[in-house]
Amino acid sequence: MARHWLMKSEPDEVSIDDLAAAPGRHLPWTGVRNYQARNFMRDAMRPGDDVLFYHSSCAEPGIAGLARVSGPAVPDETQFDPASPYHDPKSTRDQPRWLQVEVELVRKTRLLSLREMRQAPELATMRVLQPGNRLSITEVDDAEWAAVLARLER
DNA sequence: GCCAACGTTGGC
DNA sequence: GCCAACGTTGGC
Repeated sequence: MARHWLMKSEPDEVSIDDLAAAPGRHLPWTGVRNYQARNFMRDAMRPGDDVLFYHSSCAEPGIAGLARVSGPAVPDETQFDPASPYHDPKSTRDQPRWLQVEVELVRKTRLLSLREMRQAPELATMRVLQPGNRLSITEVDDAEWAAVLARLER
C-alpha cells in the first residue's frame, strides 16, 4: 500500500512543467537539506508512492500536479559538487549525508492554490497547512489524498 | 522586502 | 545539554 506525500518545489528551480519536459518525465529530487525530510525519503518513501507536487515561494503557491516516486533513496550527487549551491563540504562519499529519490510525473493538474486549500475544511488537517510548517516533504493520509483529488476535479 | 517560525550551530 | 545567535523558509 503506497503512501502519499506532498513535496514542495520552487518553480523557479523545478516546476511541474520542468518535470513534464524532462526525459522520461522524471527527475532526481535533489537539494533536500533538512534531516526530517531526508529521513522520510530514507525510511518511509518507496517507489510507487503518490506525490502531490507543490509550488512554493512563488506568486501562486499551491498543488500543480500529481507525481510518483519512481526510484529509491540514493546519495544526492549535488552534495559532492563544490559548484552546486547544495554543496555540503561536511559530506563524504563514504558517509553521504543527503539523499535524493527519483520523481516521475503522473499528470499536471489545475493549480489548487494555497488559498483554496486553506478555505477547504476537508483539507484542514494537512501538515503543509499547519501554522509554521516549513517541511519540504510531508505525509498525506488517505482521506487527505482523496479529498485533494476530489477538489482537483471541481 | 518584511518578518514570523523554525532548524542548525557552537560556545559554555 | 542548554540556549542565544544566526540562517533559512515561505507566505504575504
